[in-house]
Amino acid sequence: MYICVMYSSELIKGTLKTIVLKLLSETKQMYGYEITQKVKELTDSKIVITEGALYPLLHQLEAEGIVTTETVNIGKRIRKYYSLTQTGNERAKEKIYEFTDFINTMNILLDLKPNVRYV
Amino acid sequence: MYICVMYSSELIKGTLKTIVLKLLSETKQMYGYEITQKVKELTDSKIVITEGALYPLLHQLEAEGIVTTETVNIGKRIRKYYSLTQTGNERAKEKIYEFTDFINTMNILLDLKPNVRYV
DNA sequence: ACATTATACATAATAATCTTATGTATATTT
DNA sequence: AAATATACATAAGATTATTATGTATAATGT
Repeated sequence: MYICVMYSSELIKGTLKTIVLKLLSETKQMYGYEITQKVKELTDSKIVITEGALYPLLHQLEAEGIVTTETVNIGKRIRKYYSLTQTGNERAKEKIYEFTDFINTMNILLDLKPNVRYV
Repeated sequence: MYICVMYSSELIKGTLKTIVLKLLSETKQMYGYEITQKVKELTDSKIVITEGALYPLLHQLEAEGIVTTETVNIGKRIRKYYSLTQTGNERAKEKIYEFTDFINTMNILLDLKPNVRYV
């Protein structure tokens, strides 16, 4: 899923969907490459999404009706924009909430404080 | 790795090693079944470790010199105690620190505040 | 006394998810 | 002109967990 400079890959597995849904819930429309760059930028290259992980996920999300796509021509290149459906918006909220709760549980397990609030 | 009542399994993948190392760094000696019960108790059954995930991991950790074992007879049953080696202790600290840092990165990505401190 | 649940280990088949590699092609920067 | 960045896609292989199965003893409930 990622080439991780900083984190062992095993640690980050399973968070890609949450990350993508979160970004799409903030920025109505994004294309794949843009998502990889945004994550890299926001995490200071600590999390780098690979295409081999991202594109199959995006296709899966589309097949599940969580996102819709719009293909745009940029010069002679194509760009495929993804945006959340209504179902996708709900899914995004659920996923983010779930992750927040998970962090809190892990904080208890690992004695880390304080807990994260869902804002 | 887990039967998760609460979290989607994908989310939790990769945290088992961190959890096990943390528990072992606090409670010098633990046996497999004990670890499963402790995690269940501490997380209110939100994370339930399955044996199919735990035992192979413990064997792997032993093969890597991160833990040593001591088999004890309890009546006619056996109990296999695991404890961290010196290398294991360092590994545990690393893993916990890595996870803390990971949570902070994810908080930035997901706009969750405040960040977790490593204590 | 008998059945069920809990304790306690272990492994193998399958599934899910990610990494790595590969492929194609255009645009921009050095 | 070459190298890097943009932009998509997929397939082989690795990793890690789930589910199922197996063995066996101890304790509890009825």
